[in-house]
Amino acid sequence: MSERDAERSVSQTVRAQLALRDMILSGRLRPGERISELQAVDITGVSRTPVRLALVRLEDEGLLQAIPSGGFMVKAFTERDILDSIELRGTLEGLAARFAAERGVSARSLEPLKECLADLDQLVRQDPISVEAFSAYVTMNARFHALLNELSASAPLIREIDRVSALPFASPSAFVMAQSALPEAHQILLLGQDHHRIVVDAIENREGARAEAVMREHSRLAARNLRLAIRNRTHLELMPALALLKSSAE
Amino acid sequence: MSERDAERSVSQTVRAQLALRDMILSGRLRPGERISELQAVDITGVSRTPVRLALVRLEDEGLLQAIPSGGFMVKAFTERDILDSIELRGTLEGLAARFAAERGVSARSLEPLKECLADLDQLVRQDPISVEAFSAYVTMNARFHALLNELSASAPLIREIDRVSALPFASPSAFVMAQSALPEAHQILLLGQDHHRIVVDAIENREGARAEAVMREHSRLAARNLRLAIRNRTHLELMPALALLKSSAE
DNA sequence: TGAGTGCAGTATGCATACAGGAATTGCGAT
DNA sequence: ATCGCAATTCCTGTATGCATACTGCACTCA
Repeated sequence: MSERDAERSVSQTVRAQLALRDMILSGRLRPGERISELQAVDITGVSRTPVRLALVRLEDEGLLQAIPSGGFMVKAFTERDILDSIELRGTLEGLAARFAAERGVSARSLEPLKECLADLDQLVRQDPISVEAFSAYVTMNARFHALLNELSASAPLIREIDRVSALPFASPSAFVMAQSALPEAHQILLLGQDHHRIVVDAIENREGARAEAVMREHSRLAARNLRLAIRNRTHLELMPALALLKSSAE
Repeated sequence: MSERDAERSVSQTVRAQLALRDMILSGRLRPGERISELQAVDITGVSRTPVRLALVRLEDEGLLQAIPSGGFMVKAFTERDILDSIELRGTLEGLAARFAAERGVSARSLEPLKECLADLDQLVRQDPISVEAFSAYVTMNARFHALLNELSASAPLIREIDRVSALPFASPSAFVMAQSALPEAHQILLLGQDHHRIVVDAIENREGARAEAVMREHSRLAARNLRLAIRNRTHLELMPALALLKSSAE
């Protein structure tokens, strides 16, 4: 009953969007493959109108690409695209950190961020780190980044960061789980956490350039994780986003 | 006849999108105002389905805002939002210039950019500059920025730049025309052109940091123009984008 | 007089029917 | 056997009808 309610509580459009996104990210729809509206209707079980809206939204999200003659296909990404998207996110988060530092934030509004930082500290202090702790880290890490972005107090910037982070391989937590399978795991986590500490410190002391630089560097940890994981061929199933890779080297 | 053909050649959705965008930018639809689908149907003359698609696309473009209970309203921007969007564009264009510089571009692919630079030189050499020349400058300037962005050879980055520049007040040429009415006009144009020259030089010499920094600074000319024009209350009609300002101080 | 409730008008979300067009397939001719 | 043309089939774009949810206003009761 509650399931039926939950099904009814969201619009058909959103439901279709979720279902299609899941199909794409899980690799059941391959990059370059055309998605016909009727096919999408079969998959999602809703009619063409909301399906169409969902397709437009997914295009805009960057998962689909419009075909000139009409319709959509699953977008394919190169490894370079992914690395660029990560650098892009780092640049935007760097800008957010700089805004926060230069414009100044009240001690009051910095409080949640510091709490989050302390929670993360608790998690990374473990050695070895349990899988549950990794999972908790992903959640807390996402929260840290969200709080940080909000400190920029810039709606247009936050909007763009959210947009870029929506790409499954560009989000701050995209490759953290993959990282859990690497031997370097703990060390990388500690480095990332040090970045977190530095950016908070920089914002507090209104060091804009430092805040910006460290967030840029921070994003490059994700790039590092990605390269390591691909090279090691370890636990590719922990990175569903890679289903979108062009000549999928799975 | 050709007009009718032109009308038929584009989809109803696109036509509706253009008509609505025009209404918004011209200020005939005021910020905060709700746009009902039926109203949009009256305005555009197409049926509700394409109108709906157009509204979704405009939301995504940033001109409209979804109302939680359904429907859309015209988005309102603060002066801060506009300045942040300009800084955002500068940051992204800076990243593009850095990519171009660091990764290196062939002499062959740098050629069109240099030609464009020379054309712009021709235009700014005039003193005083005719209105026609200003208009030509806007076109050529847009071309210069587009070519520059392409040199980054990064599809994800170009995508984001295009997206940010789609906001009427964030595009590289947004306030150039307004600038034409300012006494400082010529000087600012010369400064901008010098930035153009420097970025080409930096890319050629693979000076990534310099290329990035100058493009960031370049965008701040737009911010300067905006502030000047608003303060002087001069030719606000040359900046249709300002119709979106929150407490419109017209 | 103010607040709350009920009703009516209206807007949105969804489904489906229809028309125009693109791509593919099959057939025929060279 | 291959190439070209034509026909068919499927797909997208558009319009419209219907149901539901929301909003605003008026009336009533405290």
